Amino acid sequence: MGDNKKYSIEVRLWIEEAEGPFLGIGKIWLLENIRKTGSITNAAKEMKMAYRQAWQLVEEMNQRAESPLVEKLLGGKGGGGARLTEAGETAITVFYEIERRIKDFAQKEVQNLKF
Amino acid sequence: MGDNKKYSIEVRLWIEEAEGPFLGIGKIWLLENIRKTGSITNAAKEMKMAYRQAWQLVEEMNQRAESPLVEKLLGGKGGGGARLTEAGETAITVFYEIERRIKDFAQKEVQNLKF
DNA sequence: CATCAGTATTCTTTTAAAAACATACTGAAA
DNA sequence: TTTCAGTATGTTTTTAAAAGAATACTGATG
Repeated sequence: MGDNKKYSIEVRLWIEEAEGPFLGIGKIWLLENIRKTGSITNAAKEMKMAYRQAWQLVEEMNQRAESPLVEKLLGGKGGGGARLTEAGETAITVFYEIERRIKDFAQKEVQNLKF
Repeated sequence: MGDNKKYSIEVRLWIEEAEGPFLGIGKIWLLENIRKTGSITNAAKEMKMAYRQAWQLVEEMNQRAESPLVEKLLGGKGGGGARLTEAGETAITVFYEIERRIKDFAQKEVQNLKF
């Protein structure tokens, strides 16, 4: 291993909480799509994922976060929808910030080790 | 998110190659167990994994690495066995080295961001 | 007070991954 | 030339996860 073939390092990170994995890139994408589309239904469509699963992820995030990341609006004109709370916005920002730093570092390290 | 609850960052990394994920912690453990036990069969038992799967992982590693990571010995006294090549040893060393650096960095970053 | 689109929830079906099972093959050594 | 433990490989079964289907609930608005 080491000379001809091209290898790179991939890094995956997530925020862990007492009960296990709490927030990774998948949920972050979901949050972003909820922000973009205004509803869980449309976010799920966007991501080609079942509404059911998207809803469950939101449910889990909201229950395990200190305060909900997504605010859900029930009934009314247009049936309702969902939007990010301040905590939800913060989660996205913080996650990407950490991810960027760690991935940047990882790239540098790999060059050093000429892998 | 952010004050009372305890969150930590978890990092998973692997070496990527043209055809996709090539070497992660799972295969590294397998290599270590092959070294320790002298055979794929016993390494698999150690890890409570099926021989078949362990064998397939070895096969894949050997084919995708520039040179094989595991040398397999067929037949003979004791039926044969398997042992690491120099490349296999190097793979373990390099992997853990990179992992250590990145995880150390990740921990520091998280403290900075007081997450 | 009927409509409507999205949320909420249960139940069933599909699918893919892992495990389990079965059976040859190998070759040094007794 | 039989034994033996490990490698090699195909087939079947289990299992868990994802997807899909079906149905009730919500409440602003006309």
